[in-house]
Amino acid sequence: MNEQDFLAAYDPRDYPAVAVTVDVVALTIREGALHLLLVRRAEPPYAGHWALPGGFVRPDEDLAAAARRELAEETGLGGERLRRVHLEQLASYGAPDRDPRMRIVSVAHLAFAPDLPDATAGSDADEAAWLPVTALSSRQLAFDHGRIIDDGLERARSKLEYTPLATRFLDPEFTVTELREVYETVWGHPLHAGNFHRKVLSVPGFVESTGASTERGGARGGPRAKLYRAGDARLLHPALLRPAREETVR
Amino acid sequence: MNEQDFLAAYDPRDYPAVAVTVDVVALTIREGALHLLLVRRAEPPYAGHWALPGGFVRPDEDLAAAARRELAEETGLGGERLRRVHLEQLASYGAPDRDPRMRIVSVAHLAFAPDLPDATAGSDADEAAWLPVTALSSRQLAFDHGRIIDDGLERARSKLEYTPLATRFLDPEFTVTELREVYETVWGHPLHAGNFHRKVLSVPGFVESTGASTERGGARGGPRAKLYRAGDARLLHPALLRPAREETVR
DNA sequence: CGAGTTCTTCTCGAATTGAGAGTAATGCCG
DNA sequence: CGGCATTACTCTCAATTCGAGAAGAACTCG
Repeated sequence: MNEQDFLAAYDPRDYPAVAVTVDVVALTIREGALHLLLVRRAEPPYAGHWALPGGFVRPDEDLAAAARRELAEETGLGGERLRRVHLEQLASYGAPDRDPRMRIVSVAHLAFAPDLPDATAGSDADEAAWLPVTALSSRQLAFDHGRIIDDGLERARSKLEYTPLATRFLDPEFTVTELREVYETVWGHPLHAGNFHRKVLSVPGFVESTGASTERGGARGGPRAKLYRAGDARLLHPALLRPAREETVR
Repeated sequence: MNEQDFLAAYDPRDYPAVAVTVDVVALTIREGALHLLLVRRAEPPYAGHWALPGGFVRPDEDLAAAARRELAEETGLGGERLRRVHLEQLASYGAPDRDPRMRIVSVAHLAFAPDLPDATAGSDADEAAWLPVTALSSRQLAFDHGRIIDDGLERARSKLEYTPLATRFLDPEFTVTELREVYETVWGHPLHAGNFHRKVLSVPGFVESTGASTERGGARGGPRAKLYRAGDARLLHPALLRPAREETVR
């Protein structure tokens, strides 16, 4: 049976209820570590467990709008600050038993944000916090959110390779070193500073110079760094490839 | 308001009805051109327009299972042949007005298949056919399916770069030339045969030799080609990058 | 058999990458 | 204020990869 016949033959409200929610894997970098926005569940199931911020899609709301609204509610963000957060669809999760109460299909989204003020729980009584991703075991997470987070992290690592989205973790003006630290944090290993510098400046449209420099050198010395802002490229050509993990030798 | 509170406070059936469907962008290569599986709609809205095969997700069915079922219904495929078709989730589409009858969120999937027998319409009365992707204008397509197809094509082009999925367009044993023709068809431009050959054989786990060769040379001459099968790599390291489109010069 | 086609390998210069080192600007500490 | 550690940025050089062309061998067709 296909969609159109089905709709002709059935009143939709007779059909087994499916709910559609959005969940957001929101990433930021704090103190050199990748952090993730989570809310603590107050009610069963999974009371006391951490969960992704999310909720129902409203009747006249686009999926992306629902995700951005959920993000705004949990971060207390609005206006220009919220608009600068990168938000993209990640994937949908719809295993029949993923929520014990009813059939829920969740459209997960992925967000990249610069360092933000501490999270405040939404209008409800939940606790919300940015937690380091390394501090999470799947045991402590509600539903299939551990899996969603893993998928989000892998997507984030991959997106840094071929898009300029690393800049979304930073303020509008940033140094090449700050940009490199984003890559090192998300990819989880150090990069060669000189080669990274050469590469970033050689990829067309990745960054553009502001002409300005930082006011001070680093905390422990060193020259002032030049400031850049994000360029207008949507894709990096050629890409910044992460070093091959240990070859699956065959 | 978030998910858990909402569920505690509301009977799901009171909530505005949302239906979840799957749609499938199924691609194959016929006569050197990329083809797409479509069904012709018999009923309004969009009667007479072409649409992606798809339908409702059943109550106890996973999203991927629903997509594979829809693909099976429209292609008449089953068993081993069906299992060899690559199927992955593409994205979800849920604009409030994408279907004029009610709120429908569709989880689109992307399929790569070797050349298959002609499509047969499903149990319903629709016409189903493999059509060349170049023959489609958005005007002739139902709903937002033109957009979904565009996203699927771009995903397909991109997936050929860093995964070995091009082999899924071919039979289990294939020649390097056949593999190159897949790339040329999906990417839409010719590749240097010698360099492609060198590259494919140098990427670990992409293809492995069967030891055998084709029975005959090409139709117009040439030596017999060696036969390969897909290797066990899930990702290509290093990737096969498509030539940069005209540089967005700045 | 001859001509044309195609698979496969080779060559060579250009471009990119990885690794290390060098230079100059800066903050910190005595 | 001077010396030193630190850091931004540049440079060098060898290794690798890539693009383009060509050569050689194996084959089909007429």
